[in-house]
Amino acid sequence: MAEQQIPKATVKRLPLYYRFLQRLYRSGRERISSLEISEALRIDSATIRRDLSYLGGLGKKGYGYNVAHLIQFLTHYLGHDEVTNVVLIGAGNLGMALLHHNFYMTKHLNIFAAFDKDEQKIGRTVNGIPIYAMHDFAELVRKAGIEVAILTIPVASVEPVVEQVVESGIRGILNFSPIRLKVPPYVRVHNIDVTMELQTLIYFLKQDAEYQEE
Amino acid sequence: MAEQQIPKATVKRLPLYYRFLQRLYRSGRERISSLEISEALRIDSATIRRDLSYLGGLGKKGYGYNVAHLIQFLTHYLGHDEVTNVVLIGAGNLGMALLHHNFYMTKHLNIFAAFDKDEQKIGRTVNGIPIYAMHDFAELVRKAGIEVAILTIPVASVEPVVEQVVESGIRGILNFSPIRLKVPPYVRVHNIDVTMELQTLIYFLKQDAEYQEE
DNA sequence: TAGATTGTTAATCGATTAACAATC
DNA sequence: TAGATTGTTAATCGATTAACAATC
Repeated sequence: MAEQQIPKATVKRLPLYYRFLQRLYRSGRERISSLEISEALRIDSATIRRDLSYLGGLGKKGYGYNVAHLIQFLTHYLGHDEVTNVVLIGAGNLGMALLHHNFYMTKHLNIFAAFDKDEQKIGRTVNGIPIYAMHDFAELVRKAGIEVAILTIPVASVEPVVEQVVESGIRGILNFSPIRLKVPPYVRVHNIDVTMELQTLIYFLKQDAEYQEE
Repeated sequence: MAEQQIPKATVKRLPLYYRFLQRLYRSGRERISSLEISEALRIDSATIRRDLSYLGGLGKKGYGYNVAHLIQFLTHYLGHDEVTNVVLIGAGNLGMALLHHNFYMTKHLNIFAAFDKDEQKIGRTVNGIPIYAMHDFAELVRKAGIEVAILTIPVASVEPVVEQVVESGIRGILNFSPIRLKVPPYVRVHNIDVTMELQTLIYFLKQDAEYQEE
């Protein structure tokens, strides 16, 4: 790990580029310029060139980027050439929605197992994914080498569950609960908070409206 | 609108402060310092003081912030003192999850109606929320004065639906589809892309691991 | 008064964008 | 060769943080 450390902002955009390029590739496109990507994705072309240049000399002056070549590079770079198994905790409404979906657009992501405390659900499968009791969590995670858990449980149950998750050796949590998880520093948490996103959107709309008026 | 324009980064944190303060208030707390908020929320205390100072002189030197007073201010500032009605389009798994939830923790947000194309679902209600056909969309939106739509439909149906949504006069869209919506500049779109969030989380984990090794 | 804590100035950091020499 | 387009330098912007005078 010598050169390493690509800016966070860039990392967040890479999957966007990846997705766009795949669409492009399917449409039979051979080459693309940063300006064209820029127009499609509404990201400044200089930003795109800079982002891609962090990864190495992927473009050719006067030509642009070769679509197939760029996809190949990103696939490997983002680790999309191997399947990452994750687990889901909490098979309620939202959990079920994710189980049914199971990232079907994205072959390299897979929900390996789900967990719930409802006796009715334990032992069944949803979309081919088995539902277990939390009792079996640590063992399954260890055996299957799982590193990431998706958390879709009610706020009330979060604390004890997170403790169990952390103890099991999980290193990343995608958290849908609207509370800050108590985890040691080596565990990464990504929060998806629909309520907050909606509030923020509404706030900006109000601001727009006020700006109009004045 | 004179002073206006609070930084985006600040706006995103305000709901976080709000939520924390409410919890504090319920626990009977009367005052709080930026340092204490900082520790609870893991945000630099200077950032918190700066954020709050944008809103006006809400604190007292040597004392900190009065919890009740701060909540009162934020409630009004964020518009939490009146209900914002939104609509949801696409009553599939994810849509159903949101309908069942309906922001029950947040009294000022309400899903007013849902829309779907499935004849089986049209006419029924979920968690008290009626499901209509898209045919009725524009009229309902206009009559109820709705400004925000939550989009939880499959990628394939996005394009025509978005057209309809835009025509209806909706000004904000909370979009769960993993594609860029084609909307005029006066319509705000917030994207929530679970797949991308998960990919980014996994990428950072890999980076952490490599950093460990070296 | 002595101690605590804000609000803000100045420094720093990270990200975006303009502009253009290099070069395919 | 002429035209196109990268990769990068320099400028700019927005956000964070350190530090401290003001003051409750």
